[in-house]
Amino acid sequence: MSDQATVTSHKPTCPANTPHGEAWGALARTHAAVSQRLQEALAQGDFPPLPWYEVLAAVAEAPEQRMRMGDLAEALVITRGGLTKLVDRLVKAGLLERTFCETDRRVSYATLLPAGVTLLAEMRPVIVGELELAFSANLSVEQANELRETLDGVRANACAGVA
Amino acid sequence: MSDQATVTSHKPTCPANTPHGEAWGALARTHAAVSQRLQEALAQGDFPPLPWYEVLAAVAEAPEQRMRMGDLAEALVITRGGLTKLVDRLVKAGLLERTFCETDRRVSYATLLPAGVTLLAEMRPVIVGELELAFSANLSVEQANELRETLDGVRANACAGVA
DNA sequence: CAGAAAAGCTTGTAGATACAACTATTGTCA
DNA sequence: TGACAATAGTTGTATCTACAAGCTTTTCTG
Repeated sequence: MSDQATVTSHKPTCPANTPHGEAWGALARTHAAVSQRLQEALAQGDFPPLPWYEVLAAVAEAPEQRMRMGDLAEALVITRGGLTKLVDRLVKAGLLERTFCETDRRVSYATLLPAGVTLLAEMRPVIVGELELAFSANLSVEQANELRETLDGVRANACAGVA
Repeated sequence: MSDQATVTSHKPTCPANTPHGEAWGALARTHAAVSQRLQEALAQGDFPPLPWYEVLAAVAEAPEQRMRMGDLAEALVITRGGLTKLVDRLVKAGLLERTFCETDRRVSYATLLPAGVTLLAEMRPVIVGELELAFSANLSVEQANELRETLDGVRANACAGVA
């Protein structure tokens, strides 16, 4: 029958009884909910999982459509080891290619292939459409920008604390 | 040596070149960054991983300090199957106990044990402290509340689209 | 009041992620 | 220059999560 995980989540949990704690709770749950929604939409169209899209989107925007592995891991906020294997899969799928640096033979690039460009073009409307559905009902363009700035500030701070 | 993943992330990726897309990107990266920060703080104090805290915190707030498995899964935005195994681990650690419902023998509760209360009390300051560091520099209490409301709106919307 | 459908939870299995250890290249400085 | 440290990636292993199927109990319906 497999009902299982028909994405929902209403009841608020409480990671900490403070305003900032509540904000974090909302952030975590919203991320999970939207993320699931995107993954479902992709699965429905027989598209690869969300992380693949994130890789392709990141690389596509980089100069010459390639990125150093380390920078890519940093951009996606995942570990280097994890990225190696993730890129392995995209390479195996013919979407990416590993290229190397002439001046520093330690670094390797993840480089976008034509098939990757094509797939990205197909996936983007799905993602954008879902995001519009989730966000635009509640947020004007200006509010979205405010939200982005607020979140970026928090993130910068979180990173600073570690570095 | 193990450098690996010294939490950072600056370069913005772009899941979609639209304001809502940018907002989502910021949301995803901020979640990842803060999440990592919390996990590091917990690991540093020899505490269990973040999901354990989330379970304990959720159950601790429920009436009689117990929750139905299904509700708990929904609150944490994870699958029922995943929760079963997560709770298994907490039970094995003596923090939680499975209790059963007299009136409906299908349901089982995750019930907090004294050891769970104690551990939660020890973990909470760590979490709250980290969150204050990450959020309070950028957000007043009012702004935090606004952020929470904004995010809750988006989440409700995302869930609505699925249900 | 049967029999079918739904609800609630668990289990088996596969895939993906993190963590730590390892190799190879580059940079530093005495 | 030569040894030591730092940087960039990869690999091996263990853990965790999702997905799908399964079992039991409850509810619905003719």
